[in-house]
Amino acid sequence: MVACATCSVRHRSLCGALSPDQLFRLNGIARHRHFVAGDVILREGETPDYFANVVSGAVKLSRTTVEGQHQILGLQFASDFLGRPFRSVFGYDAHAITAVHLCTFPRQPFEGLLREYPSFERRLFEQTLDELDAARDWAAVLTRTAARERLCLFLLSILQRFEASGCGHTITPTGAILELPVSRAEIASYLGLTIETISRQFTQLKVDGIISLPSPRELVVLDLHALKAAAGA
Amino acid sequence: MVACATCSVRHRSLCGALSPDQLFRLNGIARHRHFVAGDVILREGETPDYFANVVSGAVKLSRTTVEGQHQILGLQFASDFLGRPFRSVFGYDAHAITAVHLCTFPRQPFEGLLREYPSFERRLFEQTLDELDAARDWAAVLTRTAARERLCLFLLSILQRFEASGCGHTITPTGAILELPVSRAEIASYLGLTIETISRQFTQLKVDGIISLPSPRELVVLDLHALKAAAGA
DNA sequence: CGACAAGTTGATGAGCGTCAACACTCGTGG
DNA sequence: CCACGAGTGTTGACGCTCATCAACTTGTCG
Repeated sequence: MVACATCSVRHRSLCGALSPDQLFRLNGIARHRHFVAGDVILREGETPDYFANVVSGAVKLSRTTVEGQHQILGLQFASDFLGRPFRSVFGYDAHAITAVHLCTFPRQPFEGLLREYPSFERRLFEQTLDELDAARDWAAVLTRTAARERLCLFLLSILQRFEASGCGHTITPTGAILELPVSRAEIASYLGLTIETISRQFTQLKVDGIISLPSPRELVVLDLHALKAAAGA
Repeated sequence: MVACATCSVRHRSLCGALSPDQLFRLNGIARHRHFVAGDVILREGETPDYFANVVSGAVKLSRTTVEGQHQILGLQFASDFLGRPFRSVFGYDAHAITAVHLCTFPRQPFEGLLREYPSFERRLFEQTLDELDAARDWAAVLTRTAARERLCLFLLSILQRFEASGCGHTITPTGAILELPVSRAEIASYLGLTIETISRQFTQLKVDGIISLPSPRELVVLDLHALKAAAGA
C-alpha cells in the first residue's frame, strides 16, 4: 500500500479536497492496480466494482459503434477520476493506452464514504460539472475548427496535462519536449479526422518550424507561442 | 404560486425523485418566472441568484467567442435543469428562444435543501452525469456524421423532447407535425453547419419525401421510419 | 532477412463553406 | 391600397478542405 502522503496526484485529484480524516479513511480502502498498454480497464455496460484515480499513464474512453468503429470520446491522465458513482453501468470502454497506474476504491465502501462525507460528494459533483463544461466546449471546438487548429489544441491540451502533473515532458526556452501517449489513429479518432490528415498537419507544422518530430512519438515544440497562435486563440 | 401537484414537469424533472416532504419544502421556495422570446435569462460569468426547472418553452445555452460569434452549446426544454449548484459563475449565456416559463429556486435556500437532503443532491448529481454522457455522445456525433445525418438527429431529438413533454406536436400515422422552436441560424450554430447547408438538407429531405415544410417553422414528418434511417441508426 | 504494423506522401473527388442573387413574410407609412 | 425595407429563408456557382484510395517508407520483432 502506497501512502497518500507520497502520492504524486495527492493535491490535484479528488483527494486534494479531503480533510486529513477523510483522506485516512479513503486510504484505508484504496488498492493500487497496474495495467499495461492495451489492457481493458472497464468495458461498456459492465458494472465496475471499483472507482479510481489515474495516478500515471493514459486511459482512453471509447465506444464501439454498431459498424464496429472505435470512437474515442475522451482521454484521461494523471489525477483524473474514473467511474460513475451511483450508476450501475459504465458508459464506455476504458483502455490503457500506455502503462497505467490506478488508485482504486471498491464501490461499496467508496459510496459509503460519499454518503458519510457530503463535502466529499460535493467535490466529486463539482468535478463532474467541470467535466460537463469541458465536454460542451470540446463539442463546440470540434464543430468550429479546422484540422490544423484541432491538432494544435490537442497538443496544447496534452502539454497542459503534463505540466499539471509535472511529468512526461521537458520544458525548453521556447517550448517543450514530450512523448505522445497516443498513436496517430487514436489522435485521429479523438479529433474526428483521419490518420492521413493528422500526418499531413504534423508535417505542415514541421515545415512551419513550430514543431519537430524526431520519431513519431517524440514531439518537440519549438515555438510554443506559434503553436498557441495556430490553435486559434 | 402554482402547486407542484399540477405541474406538467412534475414527474420528469428533478422533482420526480423527491419525497412528498422534500417536494413540499422545494415548493415553499419556488417562484415562477416568465420570459418572452429573445430575453436574456442568464449571462456568462454572472452569478445567478437562482436555479430553475424549465416548465415550458425553449432555452438556448450559447457562448460568444472572441470574434463575436454566437456558438450554441445546448438547448434546454421542459423538465431540464438550469444552473450550476456550488459554482459561483454560470458558464454560458442563456437566452429564451420562445416564450419560456421557469420554476425558479433562490440560490441560498436551494443549496440549503441540497445539503439537508443528500438524496436530493444525489439525484441532481446523477442527472449531471447523464448530461455529461449526452455531451460526450454529442461531440462524437458532431465529428462523425454528415450534414444530413446531423440534421435528422437534431429533428429526432426535438421530436423526442416534445413527446416526453407531451406538447408542441401532433402524432400522425407515419410521423408527426411539430413547430420548430428555433431558427435556421440557431440550428446551424448548434449543429456546427451553415444556414445554407441546413436549408439545402431540408429541401433534400423534402425531395426524398421524408418531411414537408408548410412554412419554415412548421415541420411535418411524413415518414418517421425513413427519418430515423437517415439519421444513421 | 522477411513480415507486419505504423506512419508518410500523393492523386483525386465529394461535401460543405463562401459569396451572391433571389423569394417570401411582415410591419410601417404614404 | 400599394410601396418600401428589413429580416428570414432558399437557391445557385465556385473553391477549399478533408476523406478516400493507393503506393511507399520506416521501424520492430520473429
